Amino acid sequence: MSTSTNSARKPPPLICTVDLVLLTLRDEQLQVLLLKRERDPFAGALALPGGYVHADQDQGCEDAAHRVLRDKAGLEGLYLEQLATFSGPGRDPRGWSVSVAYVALVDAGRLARRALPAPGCSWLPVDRLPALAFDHGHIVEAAVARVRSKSLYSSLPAHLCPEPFTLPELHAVYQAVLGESVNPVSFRRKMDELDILDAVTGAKRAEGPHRPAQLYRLRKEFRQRLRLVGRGLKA
Amino acid sequence: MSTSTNSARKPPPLICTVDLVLLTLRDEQLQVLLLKRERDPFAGALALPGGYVHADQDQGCEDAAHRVLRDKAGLEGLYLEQLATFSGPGRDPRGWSVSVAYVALVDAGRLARRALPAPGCSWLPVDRLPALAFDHGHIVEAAVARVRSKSLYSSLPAHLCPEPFTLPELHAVYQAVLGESVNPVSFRRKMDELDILDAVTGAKRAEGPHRPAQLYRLRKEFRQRLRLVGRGLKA
DNA sequence: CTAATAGTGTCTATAAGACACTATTTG
DNA sequence: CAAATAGTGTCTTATAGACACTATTAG
Repeated sequence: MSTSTNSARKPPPLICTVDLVLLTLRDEQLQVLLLKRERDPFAGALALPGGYVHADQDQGCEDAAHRVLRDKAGLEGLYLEQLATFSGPGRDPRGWSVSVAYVALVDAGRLARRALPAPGCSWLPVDRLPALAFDHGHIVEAAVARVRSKSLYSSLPAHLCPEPFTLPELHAVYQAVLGESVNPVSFRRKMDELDILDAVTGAKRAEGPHRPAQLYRLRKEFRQRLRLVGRGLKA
Repeated sequence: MSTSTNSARKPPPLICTVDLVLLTLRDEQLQVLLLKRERDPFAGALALPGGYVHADQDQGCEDAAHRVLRDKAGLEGLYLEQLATFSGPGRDPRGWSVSVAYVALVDAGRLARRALPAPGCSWLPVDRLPALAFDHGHIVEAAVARVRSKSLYSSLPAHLCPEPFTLPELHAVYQAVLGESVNPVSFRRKMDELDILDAVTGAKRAEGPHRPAQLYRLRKEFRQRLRLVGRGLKA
């Protein structure tokens, strides 16, 4: 195992983790799951759920991310996508670290039905966060930017909407994620173009006295992935 | 340093590297820099330039990527962006590995002026690659998809065009990267909208007997980053 | 003058936004 | 019937593509 160039020398020990930005929509706001840290570094501060990659059991960082979701949030089968990798000597006081960050989405209905809310874990609106542990504030920022940007031209917000849902409900979800109103006609056209919905036979009754809205579910093919279109709702 | 939960146990040793997809445009084709591996694993096969992250000198994986570019390709100050992170037990036979992949762009003129082409390094068209070492074939695929997609709505291809350049030359670069013709009027409008070019006083003479084209350079602000617009040239 | 490419003016096509209209429910 | 929201038809507006036109050079 001799090395002939400096770039082939034994790697120094690195901290390698995954961190999860688990987002949901509550009170018409994007909210992120945060855990209160019990140990140093940053004991007492809020941090993203995360954990070491387990070389003995994970088939990749995405596996580790799913494991963290299961162990720390009790959730499985969520939409998950890699966000970016954050690294450097300063982000974790224990040493040079690499964190592969993922974004996961869960609808509020599923959260309500879930077994354990778990102690020390809390949902906070992404636009009014306190200082977080490590560089997790920046990671959340990047995640929210990604989610908002993709919401303009993809089926992403559907993963935040409890099923079955009506088009007006999904419309409201898009608006809440984007933080601005979306033209209802353009919205319906975009949903048509995306072609991600299955109509459920039977209409949902609205609260007041008026025409009920058709119920839909996400087509199976798009439960774990997005449908993208070339052009979005706005620029 | 005792651990109270399984997720806080000492991390197992991981191989953590950066890999670079360095792209250029030659013969109207996107080409990628590949190095012939001298050592196992995959001795003799072509691989992306890469290297271990050096915790003692790198301020982050991006630093390591710049270092690899400098040491293995003799290039500095290129446009560089993080692509994605690839990981798992199978991609490197030496063990569970994490590779943070970056895309870098260099114009062919700069390559021609560069000191060393270096032995064992070659440029190959991305659309006709042999089997590569590790999962580098997939990494190149992802990089090319990213570059083509971003070329529709950003200044990215300008980094592949030797300066100073004319608009027809830049137009040709966009077309070569996208692999399809681009409406010339739309192209000029998009360049106007991007607002990334400085006209150089003095016109370039074309080969044949005809009106010479205005020369441009990339504005300084956009040498190391992209300008994005809301909507692109096509869907 | 012609030939050739650079660059523009403007019409057409497409897709998003605006807005009015119809549809369906409860009371 | 009125009231309220669901859903559609269609006009307007914005922007990309098509195409013809002018501009500028060499010979």
